[in-house]
Amino acid sequence: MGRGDGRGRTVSPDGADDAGTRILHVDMDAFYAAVEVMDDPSLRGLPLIIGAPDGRSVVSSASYEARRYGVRAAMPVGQAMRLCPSAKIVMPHFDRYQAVSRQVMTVFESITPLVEPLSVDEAFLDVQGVRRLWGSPGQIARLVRERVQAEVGISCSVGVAATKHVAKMASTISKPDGMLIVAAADTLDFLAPRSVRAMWGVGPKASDALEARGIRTIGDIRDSPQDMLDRAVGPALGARIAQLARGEDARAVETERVEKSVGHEETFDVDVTDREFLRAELLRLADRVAVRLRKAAWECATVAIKIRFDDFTTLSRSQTLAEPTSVGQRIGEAAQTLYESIDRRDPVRLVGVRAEKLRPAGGAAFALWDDDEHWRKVEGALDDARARFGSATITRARHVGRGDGRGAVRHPKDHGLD
DNA sequence: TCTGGGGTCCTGTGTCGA
DNA sequence: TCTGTCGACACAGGACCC
Repeated sequence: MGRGDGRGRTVSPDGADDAGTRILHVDMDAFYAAVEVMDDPSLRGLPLIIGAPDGRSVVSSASYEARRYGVRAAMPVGQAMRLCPSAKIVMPHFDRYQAVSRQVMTVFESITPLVEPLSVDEAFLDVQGVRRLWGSPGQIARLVRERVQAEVGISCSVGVAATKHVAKMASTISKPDGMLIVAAADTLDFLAPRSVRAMWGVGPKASDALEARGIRTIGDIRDSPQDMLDRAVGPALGARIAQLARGEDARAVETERVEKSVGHEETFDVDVTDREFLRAELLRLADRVAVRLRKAAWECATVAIKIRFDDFTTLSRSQTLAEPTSVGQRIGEAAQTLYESIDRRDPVRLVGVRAEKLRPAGGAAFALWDDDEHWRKVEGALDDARARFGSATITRARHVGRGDGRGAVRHPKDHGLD
């Protein structure tokens, strides 16, 4: 495993044992701040707060110099400025972060095809199949770090482990600019002393509920009866954390993701009571949602709205449409109808519109399969479909699912072609 | 101190049809 | 015909992640 390096992080020495590992979790260090420094080197070494300086914004990212003052992501910018008055506030440039993220992902994909982006600044890599090409997982982790630094110009931290969960915990501990290898045989010793809060999926509420029962470390979770965990955090999370605490995590690195919803929301500079204005905002947000749906060739079957009042209470309403749609006007009208069902007249600070239950556009009759194995299983059904519709109508939709294995069977009528 | 915006997943409750 | 049960589904709210 690793050792403390005197800077509050834990790093593995050269040649550390990586037996039984295959998963890398790569996490960019203070990514937004690093991109801003790369684009404007005069910012190097300064405490940086990435966020809009207006009244209601929160910190998107902060440089490590600012973090020393207690500045954290998601903190109101005003509070961050009080903690670190010398910090420089930098407006975020999300398009630029996306572009740099693509560069980084390209580096990953040149090393292994099994890359699962988790967000703009982190990804899982499965390197089991490329060991003959690049070496052991520990050697590949070093290669990743060197190449991201050399080819993109920013630093990253890497966790190497047998499972996703442990790899992610390891990269967090190794930050910034470090790497930590947890050999499979060391997994339980690595997990046992760590706080329950360090586990993926355990936030403030769940950790409070666990700690109220004296469960403070991952080792405590392992030693606790399942029914106690279930009572504390519910059966689903209870079962999951029990497995993770035992080092069990069978999740594979998934190279593609299916989006399940698309939404936009907006917090106003000043709370709003004008209902006509709010109706117009819902329509505008619905239009933005619809544009994204059409770009991706999706329709939504359900429309949901979110209203947050001045006291921060938040209501949501949703409605399943008679017909799926990607038309902004239809989504907007549904959003307005949902809004009219809310009687409360208090000032509103946020409205949001979300499209849910997404499906391929034009697909009145379609079927989806998760992977190649299932795809092959339905070959018989496909033959039937070909006989009914003609072979030209049988499509295996691209970008519809994980890998290229999720397909759709449609009739040309559904595309208005018949 | 005063809480963004993009999402996913889980839980509880109510409804409806077999 | 009436009633109870159960599963599926829709909906609302909330926790969590980056």
